[in-house]
Amino acid sequence: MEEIMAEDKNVSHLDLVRHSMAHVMAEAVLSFFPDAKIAIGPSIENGFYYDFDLSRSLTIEDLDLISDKMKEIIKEGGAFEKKVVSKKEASEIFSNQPYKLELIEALPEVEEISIYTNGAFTDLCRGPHVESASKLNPQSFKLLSVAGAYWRGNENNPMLQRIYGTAWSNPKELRLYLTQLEEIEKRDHRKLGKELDLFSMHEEAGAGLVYWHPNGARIRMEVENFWRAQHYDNGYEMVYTPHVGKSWLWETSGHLDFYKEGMYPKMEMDNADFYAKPMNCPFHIMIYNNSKHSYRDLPCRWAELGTVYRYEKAGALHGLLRVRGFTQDDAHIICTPSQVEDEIVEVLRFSLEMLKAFGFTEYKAYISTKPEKSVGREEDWELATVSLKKAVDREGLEYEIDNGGGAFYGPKIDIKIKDALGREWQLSTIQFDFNLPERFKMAFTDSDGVEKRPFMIHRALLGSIERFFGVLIEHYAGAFPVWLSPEQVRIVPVAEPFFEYAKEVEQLLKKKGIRATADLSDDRMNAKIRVAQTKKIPYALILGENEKSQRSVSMRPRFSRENISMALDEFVDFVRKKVADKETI
RNA sequence: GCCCUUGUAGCUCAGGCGGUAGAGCACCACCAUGGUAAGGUGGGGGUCAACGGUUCAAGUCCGUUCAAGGGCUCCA
Repeated sequence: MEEIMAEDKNVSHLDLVRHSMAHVMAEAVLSFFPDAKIAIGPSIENGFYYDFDLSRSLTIEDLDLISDKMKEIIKEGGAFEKKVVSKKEASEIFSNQPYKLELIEALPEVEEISIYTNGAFTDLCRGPHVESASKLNPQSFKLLSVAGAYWRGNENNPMLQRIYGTAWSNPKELRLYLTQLEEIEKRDHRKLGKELDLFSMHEEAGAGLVYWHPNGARIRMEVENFWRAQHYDNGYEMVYTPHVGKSWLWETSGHLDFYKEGMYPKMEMDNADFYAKPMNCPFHIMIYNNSKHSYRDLPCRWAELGTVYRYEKAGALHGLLRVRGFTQDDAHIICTPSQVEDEIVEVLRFSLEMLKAFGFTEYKAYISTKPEKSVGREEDWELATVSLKKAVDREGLEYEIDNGGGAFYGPKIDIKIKDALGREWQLSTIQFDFNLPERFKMAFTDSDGVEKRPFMIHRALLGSIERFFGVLIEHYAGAFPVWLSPEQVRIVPVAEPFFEYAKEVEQLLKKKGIRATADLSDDRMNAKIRVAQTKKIPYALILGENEKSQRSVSMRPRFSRENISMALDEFVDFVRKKVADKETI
């Protein structure tokens, strides 16, 4: 407990430092741009920012100058002096600062308004700050970037210039953070995607559309095969549905009313309008509604790796993480009210099992409950929400509740995982839908002979295959576990006389289902080993006279300088076990 | 969609004040090559993102478009 307190205290001290840094930065900027209009400058995770309205655009060089000026200000070590003023006084002080005036206007009449002065700079601010600039360390901050940001985050407001900085208690922490940034850059899936020849995007063929290269496709196939096998094992059936549907479908589902801006525009054919699907649900419902259902048939659990297309704003696209065409690992569970609870418990358990198989072991759940505007019966919401909470409790997951944060059609659980760098990613989502069953008039005949509306649960475990792939690449830094590696074994003959043995080993491994390639190029063996290492291939097999005569291999794992000799058969078993166990290496 | 930055060979990049392109890696050829992270020599490859403009002359200056990056916004 004490430790946690100490940590909290540390964090809040850092907040003071960061917030104070923002003030120092504003003072520095004002010294270069006396006419600058200042907006807001809070502390944020890892640092701080301040928004400015300036006469010209800032450049990277400006950041250096501003940074130097900040160091001067810190060295002067002026105190942060607080003063309480009336609203009227505040308005006078900031009479030529329109953004500040807007903030002051918005303050309630009774509240006392505090202003802080440091050196030549006075800011409207709730505080608190460090006592004086001398408490700041000129060596433990760094200005990182300049970006556009709307005043108050509203796109109808003027665009301001935001300077981002990072600040820490001491230079060592700063260095640690900067090193971490470098590590994140090294793992960037866009960079690794190129280096390992996994996927590409093509501006001339459309932004946000992914091309899976043979190496990436190998990984995807493994993921999908595993996914299908797991679903059959867990009581799901697979379905396949079309990629386009007539407007009737989207009018009935309501998508044309409330999701049109997220859809690709219509295609006209035979006097009808067709749309590429942004979601799979209506199609699965078509299958359900194809026949009458008894309560005895339920639950239906229908899964599909369904490829959908959604319009994302150009500026929102980001590598594999936000694209315009992607494949959801989708499924819909259609069940009776009495089955809801068990289904939710089961789907959550299944979800965690799936994530675990890919090396994710830390999860956090986010439950979103009924918003003000919603459809569906009160008791259905209640049952659904209680089921979600019970399931989370049963799994012992840490969770947060976003009261009123659900979609209008039903409550949901989102699961976020932590990757190898401790970053959170949202993957799984489990959502109730009280809207579509109603719109499509879905029904089942209950034991009392009465037709009733079934519950529908929409869920994706990996989210989208593209996004999941991006997260996997970064999680493993491109060094995939053996079962996922596009190439599992690279065979390196010591010299040409051993090419025959190398080919023989390659054939044998392939027959055993191991993805192996013999490197028969005319490079020297040193170069071949290097290539195997840089491609992050799990194992390199060095084959020479010793190995040939004994039918053995000399195995060199990636990122290792040591080699292990073993019989060829032994190596086959070794790799097959790694694959079967889904071991990292 | 908005603000800023960027776009030169498959990849990573160089090309002071305009005078129609370079390096390393990769690729191809030849030579060399027997033990754990790059052997040597030579060669091919670019309408300098696209389109339009200024100019005797544009990779270089201007405009538009597309794409990428950093953010904002949005996110059934």
